Amino acid sequence: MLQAQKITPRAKDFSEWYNDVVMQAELADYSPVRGCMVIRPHGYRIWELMQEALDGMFKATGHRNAYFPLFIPQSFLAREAEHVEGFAKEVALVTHTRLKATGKSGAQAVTVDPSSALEEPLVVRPTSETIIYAMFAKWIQSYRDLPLLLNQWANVVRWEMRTRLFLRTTEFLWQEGHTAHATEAEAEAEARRILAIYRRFQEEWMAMPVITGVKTESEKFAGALRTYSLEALMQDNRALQAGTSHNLGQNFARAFNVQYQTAAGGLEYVWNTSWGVSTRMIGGLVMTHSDDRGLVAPPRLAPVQVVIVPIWKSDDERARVSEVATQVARDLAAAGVRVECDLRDTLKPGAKYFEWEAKGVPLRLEVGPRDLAAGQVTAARRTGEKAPLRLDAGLVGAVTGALGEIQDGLFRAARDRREAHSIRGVTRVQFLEFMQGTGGFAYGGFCGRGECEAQIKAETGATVRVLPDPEFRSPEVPKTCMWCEAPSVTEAVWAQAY
RNA sequence: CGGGACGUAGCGCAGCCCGGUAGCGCACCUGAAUGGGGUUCAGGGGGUCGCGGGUUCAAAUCCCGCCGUCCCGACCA
Repeated sequence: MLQAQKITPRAKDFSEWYNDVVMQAELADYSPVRGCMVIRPHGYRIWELMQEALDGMFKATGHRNAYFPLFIPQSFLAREAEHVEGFAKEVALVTHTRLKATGKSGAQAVTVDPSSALEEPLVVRPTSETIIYAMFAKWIQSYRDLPLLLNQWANVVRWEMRTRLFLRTTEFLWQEGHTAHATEAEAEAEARRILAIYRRFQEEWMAMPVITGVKTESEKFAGALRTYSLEALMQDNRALQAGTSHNLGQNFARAFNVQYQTAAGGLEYVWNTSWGVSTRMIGGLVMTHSDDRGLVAPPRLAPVQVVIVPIWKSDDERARVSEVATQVARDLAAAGVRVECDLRDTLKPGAKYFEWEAKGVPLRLEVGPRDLAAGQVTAARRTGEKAPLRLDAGLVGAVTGALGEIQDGLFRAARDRREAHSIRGVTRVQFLEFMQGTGGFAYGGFCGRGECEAQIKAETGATVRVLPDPEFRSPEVPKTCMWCEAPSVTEAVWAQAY
């Protein structure tokens, strides 16, 4: 367990540590509205970089962006039975359109105008399947209109009981892809294609290793045929669902009458997929890499990749050092490096180090009189190492090389940590011991029965994260359920989750 | 909605038991010195002590009511 020391003195456990990192890095803050989050510029920049990378991958696979309304008629949500059951308990409703003055003061100064009640309440979207497939029904007539591959960057609202910055807030930002296909096989391939894109993004950009697989009945998306998920292990050994991709089958097509005419002339329902990742990934990024000094941002998603901190005493030194620092910053920026030159004279260098470390900057270049005399800058990595870099030879290359190494190192460290906290082929006794102890990913045989899942959850708090894809499966899949010892139908990965 | 705790400066808290001028740390402002890992010193600003009522000469403190927040559970990207 991590212990924040200097971040703030009050941090005691992982949750507080996490909160401190988010606040000290200036990623986000609580808003006056309960359960809602303000994303500050530094945090929002990470989201922009995430958007840029993902959006490029979606477009490269033929997807296009569109935008659908925030408000969904209540009746739309009700059309798909499982879907409404899944979301009914956590929606915000718009029921009126006007307030009126009461003549009183303070909070009672206005009240709802009862004459403005809507005939049908509007749901603030918790997800957009219903409104999007209502439109798909208008747009899709023929097999020639398929596949329809859309994505939306949007905010959604889910009225959760308990919230936490980035991980679970009442309103959050995400992307939701929605596609329609002529065949089940195409829809399945699409759901899988997106899962692979998500995995690539999370591993190569976020340096966050994930295991992929399919969700059990009890954990799948409300209204889906099948849900695929990516699961990452945080530093407190709890799992984070980092994204999902659903094969919706024809459930929504039937509910919204999305039909197309085949080449042969018949009328068929389309096959849908939907998939999404959210600002929750920023929380995952924090909980995967950061330490007691604050955020550790993987270089590919770091808002500031390199910070230059000049060091001086006299005005003369200040002039010389600033000139070199500024020139280095210019060279790096020209090479596409996101660089910041901290010329402030209100802070001592040490204070600047702490500030930029808390904000996660992967590489700091210190430029002082001693460095100039030696024709070098001192490069300090956020991950700890310090080394001089020559000013006259290949500085830019050395910096970009270091950023690459940091990116790779973060991924390897996270993967090693995950593997160190995974056990395979567990027995019931080992499982109980594991979950009561440090926790992590427990791989074991699973009979597939919901009763076992429910019992395990009640006794240990652990849930099936995924039935893992072949590349994550143990070499020998256990023959019996680790809990009830009935024949195993598959291997499952259990963990306590966020 | 069930169980527990807490509301005092922007943030974190002490003071409450035992009523008597509202405090500490951080942050903020001014000035000087300092400057290779959170600088130091001096000065300064900032509060209807969650809200309402009661007891009292006197309430942050005691009593009653309300409101709010957080934590644990159920729900969850």
